[in-house]
Amino acid sequence: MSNPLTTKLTSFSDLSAEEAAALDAVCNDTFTVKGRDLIRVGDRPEQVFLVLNGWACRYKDLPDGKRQILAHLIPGDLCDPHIFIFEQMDHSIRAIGEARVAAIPKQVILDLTERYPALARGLWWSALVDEAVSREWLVNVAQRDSYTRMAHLFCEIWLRMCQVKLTTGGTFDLPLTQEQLGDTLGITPVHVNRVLQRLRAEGLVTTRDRRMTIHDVDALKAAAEFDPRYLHLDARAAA
Amino acid sequence: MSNPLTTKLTSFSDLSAEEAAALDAVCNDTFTVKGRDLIRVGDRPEQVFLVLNGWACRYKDLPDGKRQILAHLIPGDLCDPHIFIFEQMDHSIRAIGEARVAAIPKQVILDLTERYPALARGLWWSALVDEAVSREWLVNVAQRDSYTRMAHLFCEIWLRMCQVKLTTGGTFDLPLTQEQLGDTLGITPVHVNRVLQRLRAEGLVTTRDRRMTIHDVDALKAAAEFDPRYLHLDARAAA
DNA sequence: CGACACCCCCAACCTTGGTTAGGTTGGTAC
DNA sequence: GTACCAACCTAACCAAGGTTGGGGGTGTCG
Repeated sequence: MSNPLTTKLTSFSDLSAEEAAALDAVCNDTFTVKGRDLIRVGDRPEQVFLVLNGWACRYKDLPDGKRQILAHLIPGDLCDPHIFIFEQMDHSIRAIGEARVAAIPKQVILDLTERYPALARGLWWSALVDEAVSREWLVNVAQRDSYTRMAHLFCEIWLRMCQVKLTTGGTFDLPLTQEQLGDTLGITPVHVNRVLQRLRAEGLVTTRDRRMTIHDVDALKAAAEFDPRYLHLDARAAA
Repeated sequence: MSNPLTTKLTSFSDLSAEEAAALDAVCNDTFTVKGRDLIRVGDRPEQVFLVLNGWACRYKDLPDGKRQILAHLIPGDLCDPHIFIFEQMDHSIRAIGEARVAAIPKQVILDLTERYPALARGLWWSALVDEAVSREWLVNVAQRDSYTRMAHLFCEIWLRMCQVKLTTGGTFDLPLTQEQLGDTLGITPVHVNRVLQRLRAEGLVTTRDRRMTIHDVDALKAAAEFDPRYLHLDARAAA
């Protein structure tokens, strides 16, 4: 089984066989979770989690019961190597549906990045992309209406899934419920349903069995006012 | 003139006289800007800017003319030391009103952090807090109504200004126009005005001459459902 | 087998905040 | 002084999205 993190980093720069092997070796301690918290607010984790299969998300709960999803973690995503400085987490991380996850001790990450500068650089790049995505989410929620907003999210997920080679045709896993979509976009589940109906009626997407198909990526991008530069996918080309 | 970055880092951990001096020495190349871009989308900056006086902001412009402010940079804030990996900026940074800024070459930062691990750690912490703030902004915009949202922003600014010792009584500089407040919170200037009227009518804040006074911090926090943990101000206490 | 959960779907109504179109004030340039 | 501009303020109207309260299908556990 190939490591999705290796796949992702390769889209940034080539890895030597040794580096790829080192990344694989690090994932020997894996386990499966289903819709449970991996890390909770207030924890001080001593390890880093890498998503191998399925999805997870960062989220915050509010006192009145509302919830905001801060990021989706798809295969190849690391929940982050830099947390060690804080006394405690200010948000939680939980699996969405069933997910296979590797737990990597803090020290292993430190050794790895010290020994392989190319890996260190790749992880840096990946962390910076995560930040850029988070900035774009703020723009998305603050400035775009719910239709454009949802289309934008789907474009982003599409490209990120492409990056780890988890699309076939226009189809990919999308294990989110409509409620979780709402918690991502800052709208109610009822309204998620309305908007999804419209995207389907316009022939842009279909959903079925927790999988989504995008029928015309360019049309969806146009509906989303989508500009992919923030994903910094072109690192290779430009370098 | 004392360096606001030193003040900020001291709230995280003590700095030796030598470290503080090294930080000061780095700020010899300073200049003043007024409402102009420091960094534009597409740039690849070779230096880092440190705000000494006044404010700046990160922002993104949208094709339809909308603008979203992604972060406020107040004195002591660095616009970030990690940008070197990307080919180009995905957002812009501009001064708000008149600001005094130091330009620090990439290499100087690298030398500094290599030589003084305590500084490296402090800058790390500061960058992580910036990320945490950005996450909270997402929650704020996505989940809270405009009244709570604005109150929340003011609480945050208040605490951050306290951290760099730029408050006197309940008063501090707030050089934002109502339009810029709107671009921060994702609401129109008209609605900013409405909400501000209400906050004033309730005796929570007053504004005058680009300065804001908070009359009852606890009451404002209550109105904002404000939980300061995400600012990680307690690093010293807990460590 | 029924009971229960969970998720998707739908319609009627209401509220928050957007839109449009002004008016006022204070600073600065001529 | 007057002209101009930026920022602030206000009111009337409107629309996107929230709220409430449903209905229906499917999987699973006792």
